[in-house]
Amino acid sequence: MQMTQPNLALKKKETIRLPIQKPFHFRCTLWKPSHFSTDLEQHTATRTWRTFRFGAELFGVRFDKRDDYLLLHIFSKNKLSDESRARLIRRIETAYGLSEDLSEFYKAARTLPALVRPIRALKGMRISCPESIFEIAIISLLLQNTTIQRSTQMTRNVLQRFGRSVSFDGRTLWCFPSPADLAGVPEDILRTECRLGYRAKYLPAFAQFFLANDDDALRELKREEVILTLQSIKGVGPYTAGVIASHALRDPDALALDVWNTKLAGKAFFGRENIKPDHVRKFLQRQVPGHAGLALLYLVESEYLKSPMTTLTRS
DNA sequence: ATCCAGGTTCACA
DNA sequence: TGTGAACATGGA
Repeated sequence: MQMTQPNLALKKKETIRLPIQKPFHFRCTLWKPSHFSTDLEQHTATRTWRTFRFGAELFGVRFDKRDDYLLLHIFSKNKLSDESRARLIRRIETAYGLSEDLSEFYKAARTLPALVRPIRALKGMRISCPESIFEIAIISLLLQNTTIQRSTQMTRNVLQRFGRSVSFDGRTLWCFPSPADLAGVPEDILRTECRLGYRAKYLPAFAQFFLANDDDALRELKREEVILTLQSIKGVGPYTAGVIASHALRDPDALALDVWNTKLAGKAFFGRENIKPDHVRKFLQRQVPGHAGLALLYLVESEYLKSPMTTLTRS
């Protein structure tokens, strides 16, 4: 089992410009008002710092807002090989949907009055998921049946115990542990040291699964097949699978309905809170076919923008 | 104290 | 297919 490692200093290696499809809402694409704080990333009004991991390779990236492109400063221990550079760029382009065209969604959403204001406020916002499937699965697991406060606390415990602390560009952030880092960890340690409660028994199985199933290989599979495969993992139900489908795999029609989203959607679309998740799903998939998940995303983020889960840092 | 939180599993109709 | 209890932990 891995012990806590000392902080790793990453050095600036490259500066890259990535093209973006406009309109592009920088702030609410790289930072989501509804996401809880993790110390995997940090944000100001016009910048984002974020860590990425590929196997044993760790990266820190600073994103700067520009009008016509995204400016990246890439930090790592070693010089980037062509392969690792390509992989990192591919991850970033996918994570933030840099080249996605949202015009079809905006057209389809005109049938929903409740979306007029959210779209006006957030035009150009994309789905964001810098996490790997393994990472987002764990984050979803830690959101299950508990308060955000405890999700935040459990995440911090896991990162402090098994993650890797890195410094770059004057920031110190955590890198997520790899499947290998968590695969051999006894359930008991996760209970007593990370305070994961009953979730402790699921996490080692997650790690085993993603140790055997590479992220890229999973993305090759057909969507329904991935979701079905993932749901066979104990601890992955409709919500977690929905998060993976809609965020990590960027299915614009997939929905992850938790009690909060469902309430919000109920109020916005039906004028009352006690609506069944399935009702919301069917309604949105009928109203904005092919874009149900995006519709929910715009509604939810515009609501959280009024009182974000995390505040932007000053500088 | 007692309840229950941004789900999921398992048992039993 | 559908419903309901149990699940760990910690804050209200």
